[in-house]
Amino acid sequence: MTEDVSSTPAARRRNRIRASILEAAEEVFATDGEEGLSIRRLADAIDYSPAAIYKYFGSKDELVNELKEAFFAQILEKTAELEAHGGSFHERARMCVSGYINTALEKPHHYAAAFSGVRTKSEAGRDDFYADNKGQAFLVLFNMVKEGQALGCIRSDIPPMAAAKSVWASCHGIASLMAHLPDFPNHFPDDGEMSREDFINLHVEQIMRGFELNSAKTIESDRPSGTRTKS
Amino acid sequence: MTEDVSSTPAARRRNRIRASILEAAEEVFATDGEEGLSIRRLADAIDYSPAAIYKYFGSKDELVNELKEAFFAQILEKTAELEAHGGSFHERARMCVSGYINTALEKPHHYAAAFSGVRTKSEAGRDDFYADNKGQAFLVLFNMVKEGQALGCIRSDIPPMAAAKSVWASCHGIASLMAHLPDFPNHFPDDGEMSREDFINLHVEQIMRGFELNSAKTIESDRPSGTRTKS
DNA sequence: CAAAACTGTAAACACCGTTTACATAATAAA
DNA sequence: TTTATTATGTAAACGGTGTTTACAGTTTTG
Repeated sequence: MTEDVSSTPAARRRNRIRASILEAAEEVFATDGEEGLSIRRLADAIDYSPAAIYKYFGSKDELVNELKEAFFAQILEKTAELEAHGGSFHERARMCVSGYINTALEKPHHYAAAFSGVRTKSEAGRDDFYADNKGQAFLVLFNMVKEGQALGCIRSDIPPMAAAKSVWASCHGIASLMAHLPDFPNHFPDDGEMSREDFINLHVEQIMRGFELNSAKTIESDRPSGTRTKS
Repeated sequence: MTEDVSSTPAARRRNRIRASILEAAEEVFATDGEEGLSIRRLADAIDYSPAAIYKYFGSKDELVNELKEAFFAQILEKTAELEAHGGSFHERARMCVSGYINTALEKPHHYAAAFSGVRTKSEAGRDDFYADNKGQAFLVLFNMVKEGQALGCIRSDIPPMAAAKSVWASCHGIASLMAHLPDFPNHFPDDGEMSREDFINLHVEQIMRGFELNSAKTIESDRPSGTRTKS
């Protein structure tokens, strides 16, 4: 978006090249994912030697992380935009949640890669989770929950942070499955032939129902209360 | 579990070696994940040459898939066991759902690897999704939903297949996040310090609430009906 | 102008999954 | 039993990966 306005021409040239590397990498990544993107292939695409890339990026991970960050900036932008949109709280909440899912699915390889593998446990408690765009996007959800509770639109007997994380988990679940399986939820003919759009709406509706105000009791009156499931 | 009872001694010896390879691979995989498991390292661990492994497995992917399959056999076994357990429908449903999550989290590397990357779109419509243990485990969930609707314990205005997939997505979401982030939902000191167990229970409760019978209307009476979210 | 900093490269290092050619051992067929 | 066949294991190589090093050329700076 923002054009390149650096102090010295040399710095501008450097930023231009850096951006062109990212651009070429973005294209390969979006098509073939992280394992399809190799430094050599990338170097070949931009007519540089493989070693040259290391003048602009410390490692492949650093380069790929920039791609992921840029992608979550898109998600953040979309969700923040939908949160500020007009309409009732429930309309905005639904839009916000389905917006996260739909934007995530615009680049399946990006989204899948962002949650792949097992992260090493953060050593100090102070991890910079809210520093990146992923954390910021979550905060949009969190604020939505807090607002809904303050307005009295949704139930308030759930800690807002935990509630937001539960919502996030449900959103991530459908996004992750759809990114991983290109034809989910229709990987079988006799499934009922539901479109992705309809299924997302159904899923979002299920999430919203978890926040309905009057806790309608089901037939059986067993609530888990503080009972701990023996592990 | 089942001991090695093959026809000929040579076949038994072969199966024994094959199993020992899988055993060594399982250990490395559980500790360091898929990228930490290399054929050379594996060969070194069992005192064989790297090429020898290809006499027992067609490729690394084939070997790793067996590890994943064995893991989802565990998940299937656990969920099926909990489904058959006593108690009310809601108790069993809760146990079944949280059982999936908890068992998935016993081997984070396995679970994360099973849903990593972007699968190529299945060419023929007839994909063997229900053939593997992953599909079988989903069918447990599906049957649970069908049973609940038949018993009148949960709402019936949702197609059972879609409902089961929504539940699965929510379960997968929390399992995926927890497998990926070893200290989710507590990656920040001021989060409220909720234990994983408590958070799982909260999440499961939210999922269950999506199936409550009397659809309590929220303050605003905007239901999405057939309104399509413009993409 | 000289010195320091930057940009790019070829070659190498240490890995990776996999294949090939070739021995050796075990089994099956004559 | 002897021969033929199959199975098991290996060393070496092929093509690939991310990354580093040593070095040349250029550019900026003091």
